[in-house]
Amino acid sequence: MSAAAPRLKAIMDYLFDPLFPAPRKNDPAPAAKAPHADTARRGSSYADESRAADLLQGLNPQQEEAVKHAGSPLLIVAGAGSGKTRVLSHRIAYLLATGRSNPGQILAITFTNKAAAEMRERIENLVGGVAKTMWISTFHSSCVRILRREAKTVGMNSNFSIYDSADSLRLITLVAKGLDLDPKRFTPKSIMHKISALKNELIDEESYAESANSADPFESAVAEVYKGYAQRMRQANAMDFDDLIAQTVFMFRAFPGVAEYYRRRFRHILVDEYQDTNHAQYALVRELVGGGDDDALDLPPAELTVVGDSDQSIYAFRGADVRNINDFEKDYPSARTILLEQNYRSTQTILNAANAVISRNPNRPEKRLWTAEGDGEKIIGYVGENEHEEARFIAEEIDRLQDEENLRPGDVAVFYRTNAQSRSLEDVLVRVGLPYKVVGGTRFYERKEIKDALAYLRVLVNSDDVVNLRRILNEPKRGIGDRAEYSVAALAERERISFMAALRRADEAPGLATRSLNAVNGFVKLIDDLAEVASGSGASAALEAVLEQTGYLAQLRSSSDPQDESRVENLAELVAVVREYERDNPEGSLGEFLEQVSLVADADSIPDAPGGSAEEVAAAVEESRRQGVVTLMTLHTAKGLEFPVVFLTGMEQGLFPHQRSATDPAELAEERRLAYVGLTRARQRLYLTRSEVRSMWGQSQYNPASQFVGEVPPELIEWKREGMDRPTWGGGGSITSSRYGGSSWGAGAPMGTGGSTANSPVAKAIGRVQPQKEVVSVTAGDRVNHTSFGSGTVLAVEGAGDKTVAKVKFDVGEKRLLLRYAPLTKEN
DNA sequence: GAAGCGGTAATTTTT
DNA sequence: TTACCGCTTC
Repeated sequence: MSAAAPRLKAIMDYLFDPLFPAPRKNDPAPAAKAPHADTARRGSSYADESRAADLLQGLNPQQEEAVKHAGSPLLIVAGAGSGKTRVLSHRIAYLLATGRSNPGQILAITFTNKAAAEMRERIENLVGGVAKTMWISTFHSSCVRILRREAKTVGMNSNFSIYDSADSLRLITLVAKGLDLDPKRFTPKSIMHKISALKNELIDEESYAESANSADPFESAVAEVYKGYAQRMRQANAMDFDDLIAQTVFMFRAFPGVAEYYRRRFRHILVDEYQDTNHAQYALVRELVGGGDDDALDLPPAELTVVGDSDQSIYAFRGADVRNINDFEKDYPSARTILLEQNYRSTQTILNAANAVISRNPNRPEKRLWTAEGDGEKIIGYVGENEHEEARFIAEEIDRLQDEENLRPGDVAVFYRTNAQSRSLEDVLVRVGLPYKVVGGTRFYERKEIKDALAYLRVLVNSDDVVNLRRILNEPKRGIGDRAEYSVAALAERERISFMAALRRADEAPGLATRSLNAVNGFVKLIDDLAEVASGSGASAALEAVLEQTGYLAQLRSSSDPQDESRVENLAELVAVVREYERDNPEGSLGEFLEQVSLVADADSIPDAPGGSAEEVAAAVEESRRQGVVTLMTLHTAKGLEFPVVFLTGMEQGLFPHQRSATDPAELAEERRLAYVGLTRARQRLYLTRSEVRSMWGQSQYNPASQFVGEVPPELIEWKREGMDRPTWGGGGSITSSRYGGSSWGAGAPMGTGGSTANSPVAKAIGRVQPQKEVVSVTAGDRVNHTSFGSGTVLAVEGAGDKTVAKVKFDVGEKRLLLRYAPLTKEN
């Protein structure tokens, strides 16, 4: 179906091999590569002195040190584009070549499957087939592997289901409902986030119940739900993503013998993207490294190598804790730190801009990227009157680059802060006929029809899996509604049996209508039949049986909704994925297939469905290159990629940095790191664009320049068009952009007086921007009243004008309210 | 039991 | 403006 491995390899080689400073100036062809020492030799026995020496060839002094270092823990601070993957893979090969390790003793951990695949590929090129015996995998799959092996130890069955966050949310909603919690006061989402955060902090449901502040209604609600959720997860024989890590750590702590087994096994542990680790992952690494007092005396700690860049930490909102990397030397006092500052990707101009911006972050270890490749072109700045104008400029510029500079659309990436921004860009690209591809958005495996189909398969493998069982109970519709479902749930509760068992005894369910009973019996029969197919035939047969016998496909086929057409195609795709899996893993079971899918299957299984997972991104990016189409994506998904030409769009205060980071210095710092990530993606040419007026939420919105633009030294930017950016506007009242006009940013903000005649789009927008109805003006500390939340206290006010958002603490919890809309009144 | 309205809210997302 | 969720109505 897809040219799996070769294509992945091509992506990897191209995207991630900036280490050979291949001539770039006159050679924009992306695939150009220097002769590759890596492939020169392979398969020789591990200990080999001349082989070891070869591995140091072509490294810069810092890289060489990082490869050679032995003994104490090692922190490699790898700036953007400084060749960390090369260093890491050479280091591993070097460990083998010098005889300091054998392959089975190596554990290399990454965050994404893509990174793991890439690392494996690189190492295989260096050492050959023995790479297959190493553990090179993500945090999550390493833990799954350990947990499946030790499942009995944690009191689980080794066929446990893995719940993604949508599954978790369903279960949490169920539990919260069961506890009669008001979903308005405490949204299941917020409870889920809190529980996830607790797991990341390794706080289990029992310790939280003890430590939670019982006077705080939210905390006590979470404590209750957490307990119920954990219990239901055990009953369902399921683990969520956070559990995979946390439970492994808990198990190591509770069973020192188990921990010791893995410590003896893994003598070299290497962790990539260390700045993105959360506390649980940090603890997991510590447990694996060992060296604590409890350890067997004959077992010295494993050799630990971590690689990362605190300036590229952009996932704090998901629990990543930069302190893990910043405090590495404190945690491991004998640690050695090596800085990789030489960049093999971008021009010095781009690096200077990135250095200047990131240096504004407080408490940051000093680091300056440099390149031997020269200054290159100036950064180009552009300010559109509105977002269409901005997009039009981008499209024209791409055209021009194609004609005048021999750059293809496939060399170009357009980044934005929020997904919603892609729309106006797409509009224009479609209109001018420039082919493009949006990377990200809804992932293949998160689509409803795919989740439904997989839910059936999960239930066939693990019938205790209530969440998936209840998901498919009435999908497609078969006349088992809420009433019937609750009646069966009640029976399960009363008899203390599983939900599936209760379905089988539905005739005992209290108050179940005959019609519903028939429907339930039909469902049970259906599942039994399908289970038979699943156990007798292979995974693809099971899937096809599911799609046909449930009537799922038939329902979609008979629909007139064009969306359903693509759903059928997606399901066909899924069938193809399963078939391919069976072909590649003749021994593989349905359960194993499901596991691979849970931890997000590899890119090559989904050829033309660009999604959000790393592999899908890589596949989509490669697709874009081949087709020569422009790539559109958020700044977050851009991390780890590089492009000859990069447009950073929507460089507006309130959008980027985002509104919500306005009141919190830590969040602003994270936004700045995001800017740094964006800037350092560009190899040759970088554009910074923004729009003066942007439609948001159906209204036109005036946006001043992003402070990050002002933080780039002005001499690096050549403005093709500057905007008007003045603190106040004559006529329609004041616009509070002055808030941003302060000293925190330099002269970079383009100022000027535009011809704002009454009919210009800007003037029109301004008219709309000033709401007739007066916006309640509040400041932190004010008491306010909300029509549905009651009275509360203003904690903070963010933004300005009609974008003002107040953070208010109500009895029901904290809310963010857009003053323009919120039914708020001030209490006196 | 399923479709249709009205109120509410509105980043980023490796696994 | 759009998207989603819960309640109401058929």
